[in-house]
Amino acid sequence: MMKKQLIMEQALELFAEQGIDATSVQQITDKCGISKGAFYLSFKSKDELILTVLDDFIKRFISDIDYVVNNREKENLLYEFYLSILNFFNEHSNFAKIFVKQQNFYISKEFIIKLEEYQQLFDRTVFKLVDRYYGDKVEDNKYDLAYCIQGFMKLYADLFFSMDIPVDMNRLCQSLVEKTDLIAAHTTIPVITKKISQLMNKPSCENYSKDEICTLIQQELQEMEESIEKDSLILLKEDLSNPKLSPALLNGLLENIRHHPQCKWISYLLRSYYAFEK
Amino acid sequence: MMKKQLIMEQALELFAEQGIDATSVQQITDKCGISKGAFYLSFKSKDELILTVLDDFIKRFISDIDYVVNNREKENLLYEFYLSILNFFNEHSNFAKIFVKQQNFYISKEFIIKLEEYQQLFDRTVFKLVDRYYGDKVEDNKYDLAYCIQGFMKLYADLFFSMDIPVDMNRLCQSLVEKTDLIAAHTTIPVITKKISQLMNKPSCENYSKDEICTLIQQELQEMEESIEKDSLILLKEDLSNPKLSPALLNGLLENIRHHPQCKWISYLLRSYYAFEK
DNA sequence: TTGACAATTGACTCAGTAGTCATTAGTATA
DNA sequence: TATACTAATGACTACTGAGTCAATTGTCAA
Repeated sequence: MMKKQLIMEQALELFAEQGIDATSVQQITDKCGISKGAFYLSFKSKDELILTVLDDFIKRFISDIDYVVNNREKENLLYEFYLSILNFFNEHSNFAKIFVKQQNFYISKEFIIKLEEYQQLFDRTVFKLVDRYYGDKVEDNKYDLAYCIQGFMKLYADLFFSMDIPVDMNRLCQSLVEKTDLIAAHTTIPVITKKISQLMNKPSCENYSKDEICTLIQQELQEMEESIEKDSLILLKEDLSNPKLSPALLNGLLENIRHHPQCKWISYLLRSYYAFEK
Repeated sequence: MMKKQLIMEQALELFAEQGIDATSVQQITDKCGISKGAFYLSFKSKDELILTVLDDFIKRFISDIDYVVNNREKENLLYEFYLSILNFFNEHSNFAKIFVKQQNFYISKEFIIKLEEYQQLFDRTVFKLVDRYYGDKVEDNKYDLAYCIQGFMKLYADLFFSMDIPVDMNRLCQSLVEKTDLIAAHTTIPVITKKISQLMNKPSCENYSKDEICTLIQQELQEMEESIEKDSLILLKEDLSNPKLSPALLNGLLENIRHHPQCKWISYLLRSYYAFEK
């Protein structure tokens, strides 16, 4: 509902400004113009709020970037990749501030695990990028390259929020592409080898199962209003348990829902699911 | 005294484990096996403790790295630079954990300013490195290169503490040198230009004056025991107000004190002072 | 208009924090 | 041993912030 959204927005702003731990529930409710009690009608605890806000954005982020990596033409793929990331950070700078400097606020064990899982999903996306864009041109240094790409992304994202500096986004992305190309083409001593890469991502996280995705869609449908998106989602759900539609139709349905904030994640999961099935 | 050192060490451990804000004075005193009152005999406040711990390490870090940049042969300079940094992080991994991910703990305005000043001093050291190692080979991309070097340093430092992964330090440094060389030699689109670099470091921080250094030495002398280091420091102080000694003698005295933890910073300040005078 | 129900409030509890200070323990000197 | 002094203690104060819940306000069908 509306109240929940309001709280999330205002909270995010305070989180980015002062840090998560330093922001009290009282401050959030004051900023929203509601009472403390009202807050606990929308969220069970402050922890749940934090988790919901971050989870929400991370899912949107991964979904968006993964879409770009899978669907843009190969020629400009790396450029488009950097551009989408930096645009996302720019548009959601409050989130980015918290996300990029994974600051040390207290978070529960379960959320740490969740974050690690997301990190792994994003790693996969970056690997896909490297495979599509560089193909056979990189081999041994593939893992090191992926690590560097994420490093560049974070390093130059700092420019937006640590300091407010006028950035020419086009030039920035071109520069990142140039740097990445250099490292891809000439690295002879990779640090992150395949072995080390595996060590880093200990618990190999599973793909979501068909049933899990169905459940998620079911939950989502209940909160949605009548729309093209909702109808598309219903069709997608039916086709999951009883496949009939052609790839083209499926793709169209996925396209329909991918801009809907709440559907982004489902769209991402489905795309991963179908890619895996093939 | 001993007690103060004990508190600083135990506190740093807890800070790295749980975060600074999440660590209470009670926890620290419990870990030290002393009472809460005893803590306040050594430090005026928790803030003072935090400040002292971080300040102490940052000074040691900058002093060490700056020494390497100024005194090692040019051939292996970049390699030695990365090696010293990563060794320092490795030896003081608790400090590094806090330092590299500049986490969002509450700190006073004055300390933020202090941190920015230190950042600037370190920037200077990196510029010196670039100048000495690459000389005229880099020009336009000098500032971008320095930014990347610091990025590489932080990115790969993560390997030590985010995850505990066996790292071949020699190979790692060679790899970083290779990457840096690539970017130095072939970058045509620098992001961080001279202009942007200046924007980033708004308040140009001054060198310490002769008098300030004298005062610092005076304070230090009172806490030191009789030793070669103390005698050297006395001689250096006399020579500051009344220069007599030859460069060779001065250099020898500076060498004498540079390994003493408490003198490192003074040694750094004096070296910067003399370099500036020339 | 009434009464039943839902939404909202904010004073309150409770746990945990930084910092204080009267009291005690320990030590060195005469 | 008596005395003077310092070092150390931990119960205490004052305060903050998360979460609760009895009381109040708002809504709407009858």
